[in-house]
Amino acid sequence: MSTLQSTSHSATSAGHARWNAASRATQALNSLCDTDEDFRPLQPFGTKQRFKRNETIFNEGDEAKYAFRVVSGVVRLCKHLPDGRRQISDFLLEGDFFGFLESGEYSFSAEAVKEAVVICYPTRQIDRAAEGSPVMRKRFLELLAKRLQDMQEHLVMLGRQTAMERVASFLLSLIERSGNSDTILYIPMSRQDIADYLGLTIETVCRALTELKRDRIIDAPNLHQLRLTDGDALEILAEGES
Amino acid sequence: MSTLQSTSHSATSAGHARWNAASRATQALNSLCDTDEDFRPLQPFGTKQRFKRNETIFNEGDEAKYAFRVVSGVVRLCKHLPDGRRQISDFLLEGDFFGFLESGEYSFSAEAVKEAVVICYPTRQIDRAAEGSPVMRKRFLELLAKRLQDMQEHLVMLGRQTAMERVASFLLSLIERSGNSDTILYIPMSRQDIADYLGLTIETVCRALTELKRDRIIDAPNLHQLRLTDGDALEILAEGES
DNA sequence: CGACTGATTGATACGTCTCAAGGATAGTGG
DNA sequence: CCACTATCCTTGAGACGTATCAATCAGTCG
Repeated sequence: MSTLQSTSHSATSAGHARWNAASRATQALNSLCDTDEDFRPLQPFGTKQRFKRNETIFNEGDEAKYAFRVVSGVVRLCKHLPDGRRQISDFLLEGDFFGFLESGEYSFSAEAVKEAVVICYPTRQIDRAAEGSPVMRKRFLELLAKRLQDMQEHLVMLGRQTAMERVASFLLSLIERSGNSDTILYIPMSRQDIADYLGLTIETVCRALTELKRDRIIDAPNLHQLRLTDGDALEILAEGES
Repeated sequence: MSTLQSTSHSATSAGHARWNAASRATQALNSLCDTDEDFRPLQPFGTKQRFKRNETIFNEGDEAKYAFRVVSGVVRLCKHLPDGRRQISDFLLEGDFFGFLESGEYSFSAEAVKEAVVICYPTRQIDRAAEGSPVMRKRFLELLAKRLQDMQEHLVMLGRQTAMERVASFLLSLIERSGNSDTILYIPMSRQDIADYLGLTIETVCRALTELKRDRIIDAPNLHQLRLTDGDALEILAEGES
C-alpha cells in the first residue's frame, strides 16, 4: 500500500477521538504542517478541494495537470477494465501524495473512498519546485522508492498468495499504517474495495474475515472497526504457515 | 514489464541475425552507445560483469551498492517466499536499468535468465551524476514513470485477468518490446519463468500456449521461437473478449 | 548415443468464484 | 426520531478455473 506515502505517518501520538471526522481532519492538517517542512515551498500553489464518497478525483486518461496530496479522508487508485472488473492499486491516507510523475495522462483513476479533502498542485509548479530544491527532490525520490517497494509486495500478494494470506497481510498493513499500536483499528473502505485491492471477490474476503473471527484472531465491534486479538497468529497466516 | 527500461528500444531497425548470440550482443552495445548520449557521463564509472544462466546478480537484502544496466542477455527481478514460491516482477532486456532507487538494501533479487552482461555503476556515482545533470534526472524519472505504469498493469493482470488473458498479454508485451514488427518472436525465458511472472503454474501456461497453437493464433517452430499468426485474435484474448 | 532437464499432456483435487437468499447497516424523508 | 429503503455485508450451495500429481515426450548437452 501507500503511493508516495509521506514519511510523516500522521504522527498519531494517541488513539483519541479517532471516530470523529472533524477531529480527524484537524489532526491531519496539524501533522501535515508540523512534520513536512520540506514540502512547505509548495504551499502557495496548492488549492484545497473536497470530494464526496465514491466521487471521482480524476479518471485514467485525463490530462495530468495536477498532482495531489490527501489532507483528510481516504482515496483509492484503480484501473477499470471495459467489462467492469476493477483493480485497486493503492489506498491513500492523510499526508500521502498521488498523481505524480504521470506523463501527459493519468495512468489510473483516483476516487474518494470516503469524504476526502485533497490539495491540488499544478504539476508545473511541482516540477519547478523539485528542480530548485535538492531536498525536495530527495523526499520525492524516497516516496517513489517506497511506492515501488509496496507495489512489488502487492505483486507477490496477487500472484502467489492465498486468499487468507492476502486478507491477513492486508489487515497487518492497515495496522502498520495506522501507526498507533492500539489493538483497535478503523477500516475506512468497503468490503468490495478490499476485494478489488486483493484481487478477490467480496464473498471470499467476507469468508476470510469470518474465519479470523471464528478463530478468535480478530474481533469486530462493527463493520468498520476491528480489534486484533492475536497478532502473532495473524502474522503467521500472512506468511502462509498453514 | 520493463524496469527502468531505456526508451531506446534497442533500435532494431531490421530483424536480421536475431538468433545469433554474438551478433545480438554487438547490436546491443551499438544501440546503447549511439542512442543514449544522456547517460554517457556514467560511462567512466561502469564496470562490465558477466553472469551465467540462472546466476544470481544480487539477492533481496544485499546491501545496494550498485545499480545496473543490461548490455546483453536477459535478467529477471523476483521475490522468493520462504516456502519456495516465487514472483517475478520484471524481465530486463538490453538497455534496461535495474537496482536503482533501492534504499540501503535491495528489495528484490536479480538473476540472469540467460547468459547476461551487465554494467555496474556505484550508486554513489549515479546519485552524483543525477545531481549534476537535469537532463539525466529527467531521463531517470521517465524510466521510473514507465516502470510504475508497467507495474500497475502487472497488478491488473495478476489481480483480475484469467490465465489466457495473462498469457496473451504477456506475448503481446514481448512482441511490443522486441520492437520489430516481424511475425516471429524470440522467447528467452523458460516456461517456469513465464509462469512465475504471470502468477500461474507452468502447466497452465503450457495449456494456454497449446490452445493458442490449436486455434492457429500462434505457431511455434521450436520452444523459444514463436510466430504470430493472428495478432488481432491475440489482442482480443488479452482483453478478455471471450 | 544416452542422460538430463524442461515441456507437454492427462486425471483429479481444491480453492475461489458465481449465483442466490437473508440479514445488517446507513441514508432519507416524513 | 422513526419508518422506509437502498446499499452493503454475510452465508450457503454449486460451478468453474487453476493447481497438483504423475507420466510421457522433446530438446539439449556431454
